Amino acid sequence: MPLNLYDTYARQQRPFAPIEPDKVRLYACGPTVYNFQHIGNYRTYIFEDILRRALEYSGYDVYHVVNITDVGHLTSDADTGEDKMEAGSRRTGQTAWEIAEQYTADFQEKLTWLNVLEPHIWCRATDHIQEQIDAISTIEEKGFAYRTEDGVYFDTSKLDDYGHLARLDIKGLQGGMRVDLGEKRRFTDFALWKLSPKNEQRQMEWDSPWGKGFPGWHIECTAMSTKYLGPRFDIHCGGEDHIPVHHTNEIAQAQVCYDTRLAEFWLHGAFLQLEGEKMSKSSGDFLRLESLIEKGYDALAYRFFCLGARYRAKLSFTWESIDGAATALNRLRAAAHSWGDPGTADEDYIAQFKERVEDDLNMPRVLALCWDLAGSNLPDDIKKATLLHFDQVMGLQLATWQPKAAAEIPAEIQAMAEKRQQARTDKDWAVADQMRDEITAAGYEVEDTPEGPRVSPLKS
RNA sequence: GGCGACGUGGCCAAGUGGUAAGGCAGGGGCCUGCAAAGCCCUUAUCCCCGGUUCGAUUCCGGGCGUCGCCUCCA
Repeated sequence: MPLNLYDTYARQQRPFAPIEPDKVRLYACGPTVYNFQHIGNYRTYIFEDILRRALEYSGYDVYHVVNITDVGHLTSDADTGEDKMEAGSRRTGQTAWEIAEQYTADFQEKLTWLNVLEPHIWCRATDHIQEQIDAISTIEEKGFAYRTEDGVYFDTSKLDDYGHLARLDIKGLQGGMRVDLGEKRRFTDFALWKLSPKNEQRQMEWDSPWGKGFPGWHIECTAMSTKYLGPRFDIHCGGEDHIPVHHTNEIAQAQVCYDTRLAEFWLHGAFLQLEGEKMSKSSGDFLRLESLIEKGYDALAYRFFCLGARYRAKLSFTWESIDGAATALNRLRAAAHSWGDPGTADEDYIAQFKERVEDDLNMPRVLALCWDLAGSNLPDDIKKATLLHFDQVMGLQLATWQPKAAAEIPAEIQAMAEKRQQARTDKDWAVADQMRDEITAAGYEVEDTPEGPRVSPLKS
């Protein structure tokens, strides 16, 4: 059975088949690096990682490209907004280039924490200015662009099916328009190249046939994705917020430049809701991965949490739910660890696993299968091998997880634990219980296992 | 105002035209010196009202509610 994926363009789930046999060319929209990413952003990268792993699991040779948007973009196409990179620069005293570098590095580091596989190509918008200028030139030569006082714009009225991806109702959108058109002819028109303000020296600006300035946001993805993957590739994905504007515009540009709709499949990850509401980066108040780590959750617990919902459904983050995910993951880890070395994976479970993955990456049902497997009466070595087989797609690093080593426990705590054990041997329960209270007070817990007492740091 | 999505037990969340996976939390039990861990058992009139149907949580209509997009945004 093939892998079935929900294609936003077709608005339906359909069997995936690559353009070129055995090869999948995948492009995922990366972050704008003017600030830290929040956990909602990472939900999307986790979804894309599951997608990539599922493709590789299905036997495809995946070529994965992710962009880094390091050009400052205005907060509004009407040229009334503030440039994010320049604003960040003013806020921190760093140059726009330093800011981009810092947040890019932070983003990439966090992905490793989440066990997200690194793309084969990272591409920065600022490293591909010429490609973008070339694409804009093509669009202009073909008559789909016009110039205004402040830049070059894409003329969306020239494309009959503009907005098909998002099923845009142009007239309806116009009614609720919240921004000034400026010199744009149509409200859906968007900037291809923005000219630098007349009497202002921008930190990031380049020469172009239209004057000194910088590229519009949408052109970078069209220019870079086609550079690395060709004018028509297999899958393009990103957050669901990209459907109405960013991806719609990428497609418009590709239609003009290459007469393609860029990708065969368009996949979109749904938002993480924070206590019922969307997490907003621009409002400045958002939950970072560090915040979770500081509270004692590990990054993979967040990954596990994300696996609990389908990628196309919004997911509500509550402390109670992340707590549940952390507990569940630890139990799964402990169980897997207790199973010892892997033997041969169970074919029956593998078949069920494949079916669930192929059902548009149904990870909640994969997790359910994990618990079913754990509770089954299969031999431990088979359970272990089967779970590790699942983990090729889940990416929870279950093969390498180890319980906290005793070596990490301070000597004084160890001594207290030994004193307690002596009391237990002497059946002096009062002293034993007192020692445990003291150990607990010191931030550790002691558990009596079949192999003897085990001391570990108290959770959170 | 326009467009769209969603509303499943305390929390998160699958799923289906034939009376609802899983995890977490809660309750009961086994085990334990006591605990913890583990194991077993256990908790839902699927937002409301109509309609279609032999039968709807699942399809249709209406209502209420929540959320998203229409501005940068994963």
